[in-house]
Amino acid sequence: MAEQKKMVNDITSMDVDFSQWYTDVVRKAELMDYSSVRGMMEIEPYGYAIWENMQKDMDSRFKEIGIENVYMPLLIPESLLQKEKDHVEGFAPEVAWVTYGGHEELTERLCIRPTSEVLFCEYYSKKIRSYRDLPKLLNQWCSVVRWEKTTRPFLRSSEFLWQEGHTVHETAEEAEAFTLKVLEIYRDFYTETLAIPSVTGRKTEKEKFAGAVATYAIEPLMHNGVALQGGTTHYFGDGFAKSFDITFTGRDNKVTYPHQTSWGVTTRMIGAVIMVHGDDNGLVLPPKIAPVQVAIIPVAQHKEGVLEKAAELKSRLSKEFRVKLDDSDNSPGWKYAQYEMQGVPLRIEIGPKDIENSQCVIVRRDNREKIFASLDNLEEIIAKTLEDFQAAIYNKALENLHSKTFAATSYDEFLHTAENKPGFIKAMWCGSDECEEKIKNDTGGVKSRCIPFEEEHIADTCVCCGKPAKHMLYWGKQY
RNA sequence: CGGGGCGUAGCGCAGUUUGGUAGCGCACUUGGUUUGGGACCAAGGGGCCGCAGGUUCGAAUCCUGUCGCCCCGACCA
Repeated sequence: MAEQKKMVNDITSMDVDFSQWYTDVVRKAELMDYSSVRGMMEIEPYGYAIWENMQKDMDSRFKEIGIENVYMPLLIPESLLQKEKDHVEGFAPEVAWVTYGGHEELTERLCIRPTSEVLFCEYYSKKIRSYRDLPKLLNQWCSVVRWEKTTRPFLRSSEFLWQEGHTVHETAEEAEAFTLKVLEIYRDFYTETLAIPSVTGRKTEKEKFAGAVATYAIEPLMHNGVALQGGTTHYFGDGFAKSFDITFTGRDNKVTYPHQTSWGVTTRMIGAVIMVHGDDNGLVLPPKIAPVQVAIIPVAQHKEGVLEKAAELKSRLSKEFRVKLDDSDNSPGWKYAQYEMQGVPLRIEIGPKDIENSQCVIVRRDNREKIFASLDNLEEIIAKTLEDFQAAIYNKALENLHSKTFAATSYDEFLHTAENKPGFIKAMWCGSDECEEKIKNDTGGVKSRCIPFEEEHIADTCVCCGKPAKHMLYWGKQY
């Protein structure tokens, strides 16, 4: 794909400063603003509309497999949080506490949920009696608070929106299978809806969730070669059930501990979309989640009949697509720039000349290709173009993933790649925490991403210590 | 928590070295001309110069203290 001329000067070029580029895009696309609380952001209408589209798609996928939505409280009593030891230790450093109610100091402080495992567990301990009550498949859409030290819009904020699913199953096998089933939903959502390819697999012991037996993750790679943990699913075994006294009478009439899972994706996905698809002119949105799929821009709109025709087009196309007509006083050039920054997939220009010829001009956001389209079968052309668009940005992202994935068989090669080539490194690993720790320290932050489901055998020994290898790992720097 | 930087109009900044009563660009308001890649002209509105104290005839500017934010490192969806 040919390099595009940069049309917008308010956005720092990616190659100059990727971080600044990200911040510029987030702000110029009007996705969020900073609030007066450090690390907490105001999600603006356009940003929230993207989230709503993600939610809608994902929620229907959950419901298809029998998951129901609920809502649990915002606050967790300290005593409840402390019931599972690993879990509380994992989250303690980043929870916020409520200590006063009105003017009264509380007898027990309440934490603002950083995640709701314990609340679901408390609920489940009351509701589950028999194997007939299982499985329980619940999810909630809410926000959680984690007191982060460094924050970035959508990637790491002190409060973020997410969905958290919590399920309870009769057997370990069923629970573990469910964990993978949800991971597959995430993978498919990233691929089909967000047009983002990824690597999926299991996290190492060191990287897994606090309190989990196993954690699985989806790991997309950003344009600059930095990974982002895009979603996780956790298998808990019966550890939480034991801590929270969740039991049921089994088919054999014995009291049994059930097996649990939890899983979540967050508004971080918006950050992923920005950093995978965006370019120097701003955001590029996958058509399936774009709040506006087609922006209609009248040209010479003061002239007789132009606005009327544009409005007619809008009401006609709105039957099939998400359409916005911009009839404001801004110049057409200003509007082009505006909708490019906001990542609107297609814009339609319609002016006196077009009307005369019964046509309009469609311009693609991803490659700026111009299509002169007859008004007769416009719906067809737009539908086809949006489909092509979705596929094109996926392929571009896939190409980026492939071109930034490297293999290393010796430690020197590993260090050299980590230093010089941003991206994933595939390498063998002995299974020890020590080697993970050493690699992280030697490289300034390269961590294990996941053990992929289909491991390649690229060497016999651990890339770090030289002992016999147990697994192939994906490694990389992460946000 | 360590290192660096910054607080002046809604936003981005200049002015601080050498003290003299507040300025630029964008945005905003009104009117007019424009309109196929961020239009132009004219007229306007908007500031306890982060906060507190001090020095001085006089402080955005000098001194002391304080609060906040951003960036880079260790921890995290």
